[in-house]
Amino acid sequence: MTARKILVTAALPYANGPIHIGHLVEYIQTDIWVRFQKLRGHRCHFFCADDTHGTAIMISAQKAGVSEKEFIARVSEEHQRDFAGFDIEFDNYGSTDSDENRQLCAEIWQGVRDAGLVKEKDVEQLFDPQVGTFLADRFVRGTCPRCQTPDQPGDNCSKCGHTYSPAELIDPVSTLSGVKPEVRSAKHLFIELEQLHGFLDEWTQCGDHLQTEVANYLKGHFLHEELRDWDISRPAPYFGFEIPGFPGNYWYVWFDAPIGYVASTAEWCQRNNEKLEDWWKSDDVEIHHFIGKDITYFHTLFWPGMLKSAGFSLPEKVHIHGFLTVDGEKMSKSKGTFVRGATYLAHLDPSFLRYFYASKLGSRLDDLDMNLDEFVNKVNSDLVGKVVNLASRSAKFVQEVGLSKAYPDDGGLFAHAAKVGDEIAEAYEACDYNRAMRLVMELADRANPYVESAAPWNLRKDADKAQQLQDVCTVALNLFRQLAIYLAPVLPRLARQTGELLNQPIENWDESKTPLVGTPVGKFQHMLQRVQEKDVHAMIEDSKEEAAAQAATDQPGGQYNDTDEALKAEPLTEQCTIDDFGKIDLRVARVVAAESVPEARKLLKLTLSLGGDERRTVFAGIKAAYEPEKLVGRLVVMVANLAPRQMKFGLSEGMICASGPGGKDVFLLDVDEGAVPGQRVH
RNA sequence: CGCGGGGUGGAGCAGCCCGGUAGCUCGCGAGGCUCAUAACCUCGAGGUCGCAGGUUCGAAUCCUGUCCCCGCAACCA
Repeated sequence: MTARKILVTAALPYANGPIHIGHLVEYIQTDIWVRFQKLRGHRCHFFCADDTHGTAIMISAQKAGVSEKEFIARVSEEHQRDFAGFDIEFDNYGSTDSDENRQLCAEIWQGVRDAGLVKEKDVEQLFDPQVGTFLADRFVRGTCPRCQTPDQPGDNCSKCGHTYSPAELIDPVSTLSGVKPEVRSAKHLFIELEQLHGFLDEWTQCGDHLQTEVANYLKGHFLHEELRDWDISRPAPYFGFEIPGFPGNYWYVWFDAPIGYVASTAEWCQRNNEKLEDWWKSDDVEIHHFIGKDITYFHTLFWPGMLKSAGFSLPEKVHIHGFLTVDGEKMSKSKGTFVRGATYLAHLDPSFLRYFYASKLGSRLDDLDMNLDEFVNKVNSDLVGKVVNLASRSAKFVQEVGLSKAYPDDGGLFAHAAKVGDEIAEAYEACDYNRAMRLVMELADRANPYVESAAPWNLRKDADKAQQLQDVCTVALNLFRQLAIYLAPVLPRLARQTGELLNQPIENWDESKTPLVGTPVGKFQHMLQRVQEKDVHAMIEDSKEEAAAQAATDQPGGQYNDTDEALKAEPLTEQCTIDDFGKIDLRVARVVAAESVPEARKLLKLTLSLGGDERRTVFAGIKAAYEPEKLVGRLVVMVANLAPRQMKFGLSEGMICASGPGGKDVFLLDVDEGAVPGQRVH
């Protein structure tokens, strides 16, 4: 096999917050691919960097009370620590705020200008006079100009779907300061992407550069009509690079971000005496980008356009993946499923997440669901129960004698697994990791019965069968080693431990084709600890606390941007007297039982205790918002003197207090600690 | 009619492109083993492949319609 030259990138994480398990889908996916290619003997390098520019970072730095430079330096350190913790190994990790990047931006910019793609236009944009900055779309909210729905984002209406520019919003409000932004006009620079339409048609639709669904998406969304000009300049103040020859204006963050891939490569080249042209302007290099589906547009239209115009190599393939959901839903801070990398590492082994993702990832952009029960289950039974178990049930029998001098007859197991290795390699190459993992586990499922029937634990009882015992363990350990090699891209630690156990480091994929014989065997020690369910729970709880703490520190700025939506939906009622209020007997009550009413769409049947023997049955319309089990034990506020009402499913003897429009958005009233059931609410 | 993906035994998925009476992992039940991190092995139960039509000798697989779920909708992987 001739060694390929492969350059791989993962999307640059924005230096505005910590790495979480959603990000890690991408970095783990990419790292596995890179490790696989390296193991296959190719010249493969993995480059990444922090994406450091833009308004959001300016704002965050201001909030943190430090300079942008200092802010991004801190975040970068944190990011790199997290990545290292998950065994994600970059050949270089840079920053888009580097000199290399500035130079490369200028070079590519020149290329784009020379190609005649740049033009100047006036743009009306909203400006926040209090904060002193122009506002990106997502920092503006207001009333939809078409359907009049209040509190809509700056780019399109979530109610009627109408798209507009922020300046068209009725009563716009800056989400940064809460003030009404001004409309200001400024000159912006645009890239006329339409000039590259023919090229992009060709590039996206032919040659397997993209997954088919992505190619279709681009065709249906953008390429079927004239491509819009791309606004790539931002007026000061902006944290980024000032555009040469256009003082007071900066490249939009999405112009300089992907160039960060090249800049990061440049840093590596300098350290390793390589030429940048050999990696970015050479036909014999394959460039592979791994990204999430949200940034498809930038990487499949703008980026190839920029590269093409400036004479750089085009990507061989852009691999696009879906998002992470946890237990079937979007990651949620309040549910504790928005787990930061660092929080994960405080509780769980990174190998587990790497394996779990690998076992779920395919080559398409489906979302990946992390069901927490499945996570525990799968990792324990596959990795500990099947794979590592092979070593742990055989290694100690041959600690003194090592592996046999010649590889014994194993009924074709090793040869079969060696052959399947080709299929596994194909699956890795195609990013079909779940298939690769399935194949590996099938092999493990063949190996364990072998050990079972050979019963080394019986052989060792008979001194005459010493050779047979050694042979059986030689087979078991070789089958184990094959698996460790196949899993090495996913589980580098396991590969290293296997190398140590058998005194032969794992360095190349093809080592799976030849059995290891005659080497000493080290003392076996556990390679992986099982996942405990309680650790997963602790991680989720920690995440909830972090989210709550974060929310608390976000508040003190005095920037509460509560909307008046709720108030408009349900206007204030007429005044009442204290006597009127006194008629309503609100009490603290404890939920002592809760069950779903199967025939009812919205109802939960709750049994509330007012202390002592006082019990009330209440039917509450909160089925969509609360799980009955989770309500048991908590304190709620109830209307205790409401006339009982006969309902279809039984007698309801009160009401519990909650706010919200209904459906999933129902929020029960809580009482502070110290309250006890039966107390009246005044 | 915005776009895309999906609905297959309790859970997660493969199979669908290239039609021929359904497969994997986990879970569950029974038994076995005791070397191994309550790990391992054997056997078994469990599915009208969302629904309705159509094409065909024959459809999970092709076509049409329909219901439901999820994601995305240019600066959050």
